[in-house]
Amino acid sequence: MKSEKIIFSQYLKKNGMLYSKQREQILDIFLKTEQHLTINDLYDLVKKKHPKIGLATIYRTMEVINNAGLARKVDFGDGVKCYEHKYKHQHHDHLVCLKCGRIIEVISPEIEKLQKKLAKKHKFSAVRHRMEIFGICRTCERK
Amino acid sequence: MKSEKIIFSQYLKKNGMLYSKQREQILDIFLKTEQHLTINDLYDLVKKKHPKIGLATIYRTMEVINNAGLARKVDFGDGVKCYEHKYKHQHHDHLVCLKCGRIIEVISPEIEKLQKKLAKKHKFSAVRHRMEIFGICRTCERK
DNA sequence: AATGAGATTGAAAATTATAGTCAATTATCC
DNA sequence: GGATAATTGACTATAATTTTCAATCTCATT
Repeated sequence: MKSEKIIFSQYLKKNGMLYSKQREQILDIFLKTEQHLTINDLYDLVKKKHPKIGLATIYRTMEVINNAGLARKVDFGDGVKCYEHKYKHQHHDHLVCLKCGRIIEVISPEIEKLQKKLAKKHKFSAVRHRMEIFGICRTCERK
Repeated sequence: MKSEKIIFSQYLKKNGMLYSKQREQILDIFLKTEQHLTINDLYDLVKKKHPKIGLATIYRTMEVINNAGLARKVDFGDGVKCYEHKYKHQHHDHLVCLKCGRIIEVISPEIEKLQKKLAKKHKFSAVRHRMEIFGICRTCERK
């Protein structure tokens, strides 16, 4: 399986884009942080190591990383947009705690199967889907 | 089953709010338009009949209608926020066409059941959920 | 390794969606 | 009908994101 950097550089080349220092630095930090990150989270992390990188570059680069298939933009309905890892990460859905904000990643092959069936029934050719369950997580429930 | 207007006026009274002319006019137009409406869609519709109503009032009133349980705010991931009807409307999920933007409302009791099971497995007490399948609708597929 | 065409960057300005302020107006209770 | 408090519309403010643009960088070609 190709490394993320190879994927990234191939994507850039294919689209006539350059492999800049900043793009590599941002990708590195995104890859090593296994969390749901907002643009500002990333900006803070990146600034620590590379203080000269501007916020606009983070926006632009995450868009590129997203298009290259290495990240996925998610929004849990409160308007807060995050990026999560995509490449080498199985598709998953989310349980979102309304109290503490914790996000639990879950997989249900049975649900996937039913989703495919549902799309078929409507002669709808599905590309991707998203599912979130909002509620109170185990930890918060006990309090 | 109570009418939407009764629900609305009871909600207002209970919360020490007034039943203003503008609130009623906006509710009327929202109720008679069975579509996913953005704030601006609504603003345009409302302005035709009541040109003096301001945009801020639409924002404020839709928030109230939402809190009263008559509307639900939805966002299909592209950052465009809409309101859809909620009261007297069964819970449903969405098929979203990436080409023409059409939204098909669907219901799958089997999926609902599995979602409940999934939450239970994680000792997560579910409050609500959302599911969307993105793809190409039947009409666009044929083109 | 130098060159040049075109892409990228950072900083600032522009844009967009939404929320807050406030004086004038309005709905409701008495 | 009059007092009181909520609401409105116009405007300003804020926040998130995008665009602009001159200076700088990347990379294929020499």
